Amino acid sequence: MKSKEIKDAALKYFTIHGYEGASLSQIAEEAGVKKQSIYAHFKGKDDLFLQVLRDAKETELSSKLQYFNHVGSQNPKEDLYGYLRLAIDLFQKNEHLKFWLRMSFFPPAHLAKEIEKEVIDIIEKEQRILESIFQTWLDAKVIADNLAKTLTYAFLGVVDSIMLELVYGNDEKRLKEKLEASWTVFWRGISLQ
Amino acid sequence: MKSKEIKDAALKYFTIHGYEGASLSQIAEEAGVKKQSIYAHFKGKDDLFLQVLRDAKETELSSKLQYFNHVGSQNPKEDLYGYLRLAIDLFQKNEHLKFWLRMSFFPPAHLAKEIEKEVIDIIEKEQRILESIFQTWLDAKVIADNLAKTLTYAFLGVVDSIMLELVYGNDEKRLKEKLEASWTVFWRGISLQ
DNA sequence: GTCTATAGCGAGATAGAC
DNA sequence: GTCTATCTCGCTATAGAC
Repeated sequence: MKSKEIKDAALKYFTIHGYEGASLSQIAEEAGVKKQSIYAHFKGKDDLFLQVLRDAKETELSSKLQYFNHVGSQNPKEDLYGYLRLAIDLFQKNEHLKFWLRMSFFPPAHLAKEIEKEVIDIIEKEQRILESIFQTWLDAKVIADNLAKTLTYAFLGVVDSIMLELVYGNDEKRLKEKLEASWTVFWRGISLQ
Repeated sequence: MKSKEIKDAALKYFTIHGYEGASLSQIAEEAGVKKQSIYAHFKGKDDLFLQVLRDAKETELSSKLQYFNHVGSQNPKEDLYGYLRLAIDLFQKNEHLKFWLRMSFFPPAHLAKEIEKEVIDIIEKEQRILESIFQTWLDAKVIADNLAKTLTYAFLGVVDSIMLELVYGNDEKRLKEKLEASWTVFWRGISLQ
């Protein structure tokens, strides 16, 4: 059963070279099979790609859901900061998140519609979790009295900026400094005075 | 002289499909020439790509430099917010910025080193401008007394998050809301209390 | 399910007439 | 500088033996 090896290799090369730039022969070689054997497991390149995409989505989503189920939302500051660290961890530990980001931003044109559906689904789920968390804190007057949506968007902006720095990915020191800077200003910006 | 038409078409297809996904025959058709004619103007696909890259860099850099030469740095709040609006404008008016972002994040592997040099150059220039502006304001005690670098990184984080929302690019309303949220929290976070 | 063999296509690139 | 014609290569995908 070489199915997992093929998907792992596909994830790697789709991430590095994009859909069009990755070839089935590269993927097969990395997986230790002949390229024609791929067709015993997948209908074709599109099918392989979409299965890898769904795995990546599943991995990302479950990691994030697990995080918020685990933390008790008792310490807002620590929990939110921990979420940023989690995102950095996920990115650096396995390739799923980098693959996911690449395909979210620049999907292969002929699969754009299908990919967009998955992307919107995950974005909405993340947003809803954060909104409910911010709402809880608003009710408890822990942070500045404002709309949960504004806080969510501002925080998602911090998440995005960290993601982007990870994608650039050539400077650990700069990543750390940008994280600290964004986080410091964000927390100051939402705190009660 | 079809050179400009070829570069315009190349910019378009490199942006939509990436380096590997864009074909010279598509580009030639869009430019109104046969694909073999491209070789009268460019040594090959790499050469065409790198010339388009340098044009895009030039366009982006000069727009941003011009902005900060134009505004007098008398009104920090308005000037910084204007910079965010400028980035949105640049992105929506022409394709250079989207092309630039795609190639910054996910360069074709065999040209990654050359592209990275250009990317770092532009990032450092933008950063230096912002740092000097924040320093001027720090000296004038207009904003919270802190290091110019922290403020610059936090602001660049806001810029990045807006860029990323533009790249996703399917929701004008969401873009506006994220801009307002990030900007509101950022400004509150750096203001004197 | 994995292999060998091969089809069919489109890619980037070159040669040479005009 | 633009064209027609052509080369070579690597790609996705299929057929059929084991």
